[in-house]
Amino acid sequence: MGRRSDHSRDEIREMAIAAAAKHVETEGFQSLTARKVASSIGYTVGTLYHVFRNFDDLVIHLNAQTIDEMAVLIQRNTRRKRNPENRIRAMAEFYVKYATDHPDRWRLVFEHQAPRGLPTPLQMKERRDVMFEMVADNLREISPGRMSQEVDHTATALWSGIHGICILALTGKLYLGGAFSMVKLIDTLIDSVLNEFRTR
Amino acid sequence: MGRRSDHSRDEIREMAIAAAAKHVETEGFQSLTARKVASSIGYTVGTLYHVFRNFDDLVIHLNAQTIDEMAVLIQRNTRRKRNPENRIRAMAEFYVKYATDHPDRWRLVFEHQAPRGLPTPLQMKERRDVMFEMVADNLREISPGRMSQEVDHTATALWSGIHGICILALTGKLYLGGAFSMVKLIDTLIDSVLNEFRTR
DNA sequence: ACTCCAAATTAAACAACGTTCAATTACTGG
DNA sequence: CCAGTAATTGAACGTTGTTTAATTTGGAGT
Repeated sequence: MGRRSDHSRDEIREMAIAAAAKHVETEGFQSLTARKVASSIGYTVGTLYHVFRNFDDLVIHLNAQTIDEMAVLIQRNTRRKRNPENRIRAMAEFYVKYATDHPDRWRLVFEHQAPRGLPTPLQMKERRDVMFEMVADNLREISPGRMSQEVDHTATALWSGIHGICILALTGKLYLGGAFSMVKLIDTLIDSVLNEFRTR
Repeated sequence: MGRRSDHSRDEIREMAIAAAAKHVETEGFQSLTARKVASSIGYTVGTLYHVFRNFDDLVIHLNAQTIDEMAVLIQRNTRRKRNPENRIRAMAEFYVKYATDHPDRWRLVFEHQAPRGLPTPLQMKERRDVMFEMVADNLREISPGRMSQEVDHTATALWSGIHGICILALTGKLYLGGAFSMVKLIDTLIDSVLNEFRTR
């Protein structure tokens, strides 16, 4: 197997994903380009296409890594909490923290459209669902007798709502003036949904 | 003023926006192109740039029209309701209806990024805030004594949450199987937030 | 009616994009 | 040491947004 440099295919993949991540964080995801990624790791576009099927393929791998990083941050900062309600609150807190600390990485996860024909890799859907499952687990701990369907339903509604606040705030489409803040808005949502969940 | 055809600048603008709307609805917003819009109204790209500053400028005008259409639909179907709570429920119902009936028009409103340097026209922010203000008005009617800030806060949290469910569902990033449905998820959110709002 | 000016419209060009592919380079097994 | 295979490149293709010089046109002024 004659390879020209010291980098294996997998190494090049990782280098490319890392370079793409750095570019997205510093320059924004709108200006991410195959040629820029390639040249920033010292290769040519052709090599990138020798290692990824598509440009979308590269983005998908970057997004998978983004979700993993976010999940690690959240899990690290929620494990220590003993109260399931506080765990949900901490989850939301660090979800917002990641989103505001890495706005373009986070937005790319949700605004990238996988090409129509090709199937979305199962990885992505599974990775995204991790968050919903974590919320559901904590809801189950709050009231163990509940039907699984109802728990999943509440978890989905709550987390989607939190996500909505995040995305509107991050894209500047939310009026955040005066006493408003993402954290307070999210607290209101959590208070409301958890109260409803407990008392019904 | 020597003009070559029978179309004034404003007519061309309207024709272009209408053509862009049609393309977005039938082919999706990802494939919208300046040249396609131009040729579908019988002109060349140059003419489009003689009438719009940017391609983004065209998109912004299309988005303004989209929001207006949606606002008309919602207002027409909520006016008759006497109960402010039912009015909010109807608002959400027809927000979802518009979003699912015109998914690409709707997504373009929220996924289009206005260019960094140029200022977002005030129109857009004002138009988007109409929805929040309608919710707030109805909340005020539910409990008239509340402080305006608290009302706006609750309206923002509720409507952002509804928006989050919409966008995750429409982009296929939400598990909607079994007994799940956008309508039920949104009902849960409305129930929760309105209960919290009333009893606090 | 003729001229001429200013506005409208076009065609062509530009750089950059994703993508493909033939040609070239470098390594490794025999 | 040679040959074959894999990695890498460079150039090309079509398309994108955007700009500009060149054309065409209709109406105002005489």
